[in-house]
Amino acid sequence: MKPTTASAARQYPCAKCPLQGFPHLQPHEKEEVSFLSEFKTGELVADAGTTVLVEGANSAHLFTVLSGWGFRYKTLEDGRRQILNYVLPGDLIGLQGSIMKEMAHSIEALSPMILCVFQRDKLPNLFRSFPNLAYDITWIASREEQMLDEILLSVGRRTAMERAAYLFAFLFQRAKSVGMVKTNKLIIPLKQQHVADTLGLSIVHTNKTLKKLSVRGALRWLDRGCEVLDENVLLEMSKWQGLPATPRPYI
Amino acid sequence: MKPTTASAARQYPCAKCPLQGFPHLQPHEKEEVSFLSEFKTGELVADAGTTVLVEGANSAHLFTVLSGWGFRYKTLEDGRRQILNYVLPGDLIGLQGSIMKEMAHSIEALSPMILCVFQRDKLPNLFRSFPNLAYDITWIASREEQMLDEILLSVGRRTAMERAAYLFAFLFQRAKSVGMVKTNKLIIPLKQQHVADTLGLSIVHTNKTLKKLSVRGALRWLDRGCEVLDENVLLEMSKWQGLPATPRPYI
DNA sequence: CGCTAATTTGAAGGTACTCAAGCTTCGTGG
DNA sequence: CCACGAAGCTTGAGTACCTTCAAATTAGCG
Repeated sequence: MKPTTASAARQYPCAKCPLQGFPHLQPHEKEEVSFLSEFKTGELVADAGTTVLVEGANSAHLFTVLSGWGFRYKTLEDGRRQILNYVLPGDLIGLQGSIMKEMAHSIEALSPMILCVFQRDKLPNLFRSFPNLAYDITWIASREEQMLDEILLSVGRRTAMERAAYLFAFLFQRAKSVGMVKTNKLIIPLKQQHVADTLGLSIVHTNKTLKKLSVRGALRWLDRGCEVLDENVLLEMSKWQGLPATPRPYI
Repeated sequence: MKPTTASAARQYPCAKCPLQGFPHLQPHEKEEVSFLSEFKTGELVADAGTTVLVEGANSAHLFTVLSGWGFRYKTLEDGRRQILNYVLPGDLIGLQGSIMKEMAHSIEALSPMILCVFQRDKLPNLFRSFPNLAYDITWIASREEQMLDEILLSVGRRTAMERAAYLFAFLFQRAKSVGMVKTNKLIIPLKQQHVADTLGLSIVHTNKTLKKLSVRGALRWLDRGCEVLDENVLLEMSKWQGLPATPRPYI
């Protein structure tokens, strides 16, 4: 299923970017906004379940997530899948494909997503003309690495319960930082198979672990999704100190 | 144990950088070399076992590895350790600390290391004056992410045997790309505890897994180190396709 | 030559996996 | 409106993998 491009109708001009104004996201200078307006070539709307970027592809695009949930993953030949990280509004995706020859992972939408599309061949121009934006991109790449480090620590060294608690605490905090948490609760559009493939567990064991979390009141499983109910229980169970509160750049 | 700075005696001027000339590393332009000469503030020699960078520290430095082996790791409060990746000649370390507020992982030397030291506060200047070098840094950050993706896939979804085989195939190929493999064999200065903390396994099970690998002739365990004997057996056992052969930038 | 650190081995137990079947929910079509 | 099928969630049983505990062996280092 190919995603539909909606480049003709540009719902969100950069000056009215829906990402503006979140206290956790750093605002842009005026000149930067006008450059980004040209860097941006359109918008992409992807339905839930759509593969936005495919491993091995030499994609001509670079995206910033404007709304919705997605995930990055890799698979082995025999089909075993590992979810590497999730993507939320404000995240830059496809940088690997733009900088190196090709993507080494795929990205799929968990919910309907709106993406801001950039033309990858203008990236060298960005580096030449806007060193601050180039610095921001490197910042974003470093942040991704930092998240991966913590996820790897989790999968390698935390118990199944700690891992699960960490995952939901992590997603809750990330969602909160971009205004997706309203009444201290959050619904994440996941199947249990996604959770299993994130934690490196079987689906059966994942189910039993999630049940324990819900008994403790940390979350509740819905049809096709998970409602996070108690961030503090999750933080405590995972022995995780939480995300830094510093604002981050976006493109 | 503090590492000793040897900034007075600069063994390796940039024009005679020991990393030059490897077919897997991209050469620099003349102007870049002269800029890097100023960006470089000295050299650091670290003994095996030295902690080069500490989690939580706000290090003023950024390093490129000139020689030796090291590893990046994170720990949980109760001491459980996860090795995230290894660092080899040509690798840039400390970028996270330079770009963001502080380091979220530590780095320790596995063998004696020589590091090229850069002053972090000159980094914005690099972005302003040498966009190509800035692009290279982003390239390097993307490569680190790509390696982490594969390692996470391994820890999350490969069996103990596949994981171990992947690890040694991976380290063998990386070492080969910077001329550390002479006669198709390589000695990696590891303890089994390092292997265990990389694979997310206990030391006992790691030992039994390594024994199976050595029975198959893939490697041999030495005192305080591992000799990799057969890359092809490892590649086959791990179901891994190997690293791309494209040359990469370094700073 | 003895001490310490690292590796090796065996045994017992727990965690997580596979297999298998039942249940719930939702969408579709008769 | 209800029957039906498909997809996802849940549960139980048996097994395999991996862990912990404990002790023996080996390998440097002074």
